[in-house]
Amino acid sequence: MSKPRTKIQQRNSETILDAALEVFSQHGFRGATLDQIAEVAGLSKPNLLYYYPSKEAIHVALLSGLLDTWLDPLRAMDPEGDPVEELLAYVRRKLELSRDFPRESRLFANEILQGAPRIRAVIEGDLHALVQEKAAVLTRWMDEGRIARVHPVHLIFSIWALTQHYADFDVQVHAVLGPGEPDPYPEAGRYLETLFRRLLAV
Amino acid sequence: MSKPRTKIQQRNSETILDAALEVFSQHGFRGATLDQIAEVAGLSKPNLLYYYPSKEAIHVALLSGLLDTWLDPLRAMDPEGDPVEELLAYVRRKLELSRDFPRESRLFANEILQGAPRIRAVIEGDLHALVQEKAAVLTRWMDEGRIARVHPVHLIFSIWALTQHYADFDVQVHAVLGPGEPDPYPEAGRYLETLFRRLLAV
DNA sequence: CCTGCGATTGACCGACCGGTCAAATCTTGA
DNA sequence: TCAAGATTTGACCGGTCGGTCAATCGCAGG
Repeated sequence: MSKPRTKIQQRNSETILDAALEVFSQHGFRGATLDQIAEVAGLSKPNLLYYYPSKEAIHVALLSGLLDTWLDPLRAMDPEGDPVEELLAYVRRKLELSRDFPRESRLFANEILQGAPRIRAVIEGDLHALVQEKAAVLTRWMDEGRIARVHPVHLIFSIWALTQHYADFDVQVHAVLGPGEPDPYPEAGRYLETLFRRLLAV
Repeated sequence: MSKPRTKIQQRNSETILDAALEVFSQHGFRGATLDQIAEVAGLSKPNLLYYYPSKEAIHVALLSGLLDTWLDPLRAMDPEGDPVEELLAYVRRKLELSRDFPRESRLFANEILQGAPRIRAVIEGDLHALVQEKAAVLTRWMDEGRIARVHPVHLIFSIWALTQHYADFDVQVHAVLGPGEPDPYPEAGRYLETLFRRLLAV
C-alpha cells in the first residue's frame, strides 16, 4: 500500500496507469496486452513489470483507485439537503463523470460485464452498504412526502444506467444521433433533468 | 448466406453458436478462445473450424443473427397505436429480452463497448435509420399532444439504457440488492412503468 | 573521478493462441 | 454391400502472450 517514493517512480507509475486505462478500457482485461500498454506508455515491457509485478496488478491498481472516485458523488448526497435537488445534483455529477472520464466508465463496465471477478468483494461489501444507506435516506424522504414513492434501489440503478450509457455506449449514441450533433451531453443533461423531475414530483 | 443443409450441420452449427454466445458474452471477443468454445460445445477445435472458417466468422454470425431479434420490438412499435401503451409495450418487451436473453445483451454490450469494430456499419446504417424513423413517429405524437415533449432519440436511449442495465450489470444488481431478493425483474418492471408513465404524461 | 544503487532493456522462456492438414471414422444411397 | 462423400480428430505450426533474467545504463553522493 506504500506510495511511490522517488519522482521517477511517481511519474512512471502514473504513466503506466494512464496507458493501462487506455488499453484496458478499450479491449478488456484479457483483450489487452502488456506490449500494447508498454507502447502507449512509451516504456519497455520489462520496465512495466519493474513497477507492477504483473498485468493483473496493474488492473487491480486501476480499479481500486477508481472505485472511490466513482462512488464519491453518491456519498456526497446530503440527507439534510433538498431531496429533489440532491438527487438531481447526483445525476448531474454522474453525467459529468461519464463525459469527463469515459475510459474509467468503460473499464468499470468491462469488469462488471465479465462478472466482476476482481472487484466482486468490494461490490458486495462497500457498494452494497453505501447503496443501502442511501436507499434508507431516499425512503425517509418518501415517507416525509418530499419525493414520490418509488423503489429506492431501482431509482439508484436508473441513475447509474442512464448516465453511464452515454460513456459506455458512446459509439452507438453518436452513430444513432448522426454526424450532425457532435456533443450529446448538453441535450442528455436536459433530458435527464426532465425525466427525474417528473418521476420524483409529488 | 446459405443455411446448413444436413441435420448434422444444422445441429452442430447451432451448438457452436450457443457455446460461442456463452463464451463470447462472458469474456469478449479477444478474451474468448476457440478451445473454450469447443469445450463448451462438446466438439474438437478443428471440428469448429470445419463449420466456421474462423473465430471471427463465428462472432459475426452471432452478431448478425442477433441484431434483428434485438431491433424487432422497436420495429413493432405501431405508429397508429396508443402512444403511451406502444412505448410501454416496447419497454416491457425490451425488459423481457434482458431477462430471457442476458447473454445476447452482454455480447452486444461487449461489442459496443469496444467501439463496435464488427458492426459499426450496421449501427450507422440500419439502426440509425430505424431510430430516426421511430423518432419521427414520437415527434408526431408530441406534436399531437398525446405524450409529453422530450427529445425523442434520448427517450429511446433511456429505454435501452434502463432495460439493458439489468442484463449487462446483472452481477452488480444482485450484489447491491443483496441475497434477499433473488429476481429483480418484477420490481424493475413496475419501476420502469412508473418512470415512463410519469415522464410521458401530458 | 569513482562507486553504488535505482532504472532500463534485449534476449529469451514456456504456455497458449488461431489455424492447418492428413488421416481416420462415420453416414448415406446406389 | 460398399464406394464416396461428409464428418471428426490428433498432431502440429508459426506467432503472440505474460513474465524472467542477466546485463547495462544513468545519476547522486563522496
